[in-house]
Amino acid sequence: MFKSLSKPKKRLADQVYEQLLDAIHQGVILPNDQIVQEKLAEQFEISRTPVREALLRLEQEKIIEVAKRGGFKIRIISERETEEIYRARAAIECYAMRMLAAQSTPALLEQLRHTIQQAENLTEYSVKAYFRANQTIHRAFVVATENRYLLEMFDNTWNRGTSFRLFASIDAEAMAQSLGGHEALVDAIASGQPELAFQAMLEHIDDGLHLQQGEL
Amino acid sequence: MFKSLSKPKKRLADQVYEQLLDAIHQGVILPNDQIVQEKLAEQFEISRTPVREALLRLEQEKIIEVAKRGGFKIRIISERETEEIYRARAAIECYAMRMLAAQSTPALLEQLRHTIQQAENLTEYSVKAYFRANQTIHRAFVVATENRYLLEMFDNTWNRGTSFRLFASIDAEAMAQSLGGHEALVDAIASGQPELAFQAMLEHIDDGLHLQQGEL
DNA sequence: TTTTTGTATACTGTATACAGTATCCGAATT
DNA sequence: AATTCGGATACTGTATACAGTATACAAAAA
Repeated sequence: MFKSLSKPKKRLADQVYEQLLDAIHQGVILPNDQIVQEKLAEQFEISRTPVREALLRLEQEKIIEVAKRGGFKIRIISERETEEIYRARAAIECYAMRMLAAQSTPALLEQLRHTIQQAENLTEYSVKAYFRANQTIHRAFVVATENRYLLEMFDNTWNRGTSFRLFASIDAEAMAQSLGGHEALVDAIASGQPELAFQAMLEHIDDGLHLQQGEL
Repeated sequence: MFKSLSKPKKRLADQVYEQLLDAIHQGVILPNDQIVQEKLAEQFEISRTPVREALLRLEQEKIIEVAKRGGFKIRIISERETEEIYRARAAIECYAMRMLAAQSTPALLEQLRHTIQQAENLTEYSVKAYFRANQTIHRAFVVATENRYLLEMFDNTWNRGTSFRLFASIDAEAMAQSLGGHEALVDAIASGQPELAFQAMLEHIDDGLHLQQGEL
């Protein structure tokens, strides 16, 4: 009869967290920008407390770090670290592939193919758009395992590699080619052979790393 | 000449976090216990703010959750979830095994064997002691990869589901036997065959799951 | 010029205050 | 006896206040 009046009951801190993460991903906040609690609080028109809680979380996730004058700034990821991230990704995503190959069903394959086609249909040709599509597709594999821990690790890992997604100057053609390689992953799952599926994803991820490192 | 006076510069929130996590692992705080900010603040003899920050982090890590009267309580993990945790562990630790097998050196093997022997040499024969030894050993494999992201995922995963409480009902003999199986993992690494190392760890972890589920 | 030193400034971290909301409980009602 | 209802209670979430510390900068000393 009546509309529910109960609020989504979301903490301000969580909303701030999401907005800040987005701002970092979108390049609204840049490395070397000084991130200050009071400044943000003013912009959000709230007190410092929830802002602080959001920043604390971002710091804990190693996305930002304490800066010179006390404030925070975006943490820059070294090349060495980027490689570590890619290995972590491999651990998660390749294992997911194994799981999927071991319990492959036509419905699963269909769904994955659908997601891929949907995501590959870019409306805009930018590095940003490429990353978004790529992430959507890769995430779909992990989602399909129905394992919330794997998914959480996936999200955490992907949220971190932020700096490079903005500055990477990837050749458009190479980008499109890499994006097109995802169907083959589904084929690997369809084979029903875990080790084959594993290897397919491993090579795909390594390709991505090389792509980013400009070692075409 | 003089002793440094600079404090370890640790936030109270972090110290509270550590102590609470420990209390949960040790069974000092039990499920259904009501966890209240003000109560804790009083016990720690600090204000509510840092306590709140620590609780927020524990909640974010899904270790605690909001309880009835507003406070928090330990989150209980379903059997389904336990399995998911074990799959997540497998993803991390089995991949680590692969990496180690691919770059195995005598020094590495030596170090792992040393850690294992050290840890197996229990000073106390309790479930808690077995649990700790087991964790130390498994962690050593991940540490050896020198990948901080893998290690972080390992720690997060273990902090959550693998509270010793879950092992409370496990037969001591079975546990001792499981503890002895770790040398074989090093042998698998020594073989230099990634897939073999992978499989060895996978089976070992699955054994652990069955042990915990009482399906001996 | 370079180095030292004092002081202002920009921040954080912690404490405290306050308002709001879900739960509980006991008395009133059926 | 079961249900409803009002108020007390137990908490949280957010705002504010305050003290402390690292940096920056300008003036003094070398």
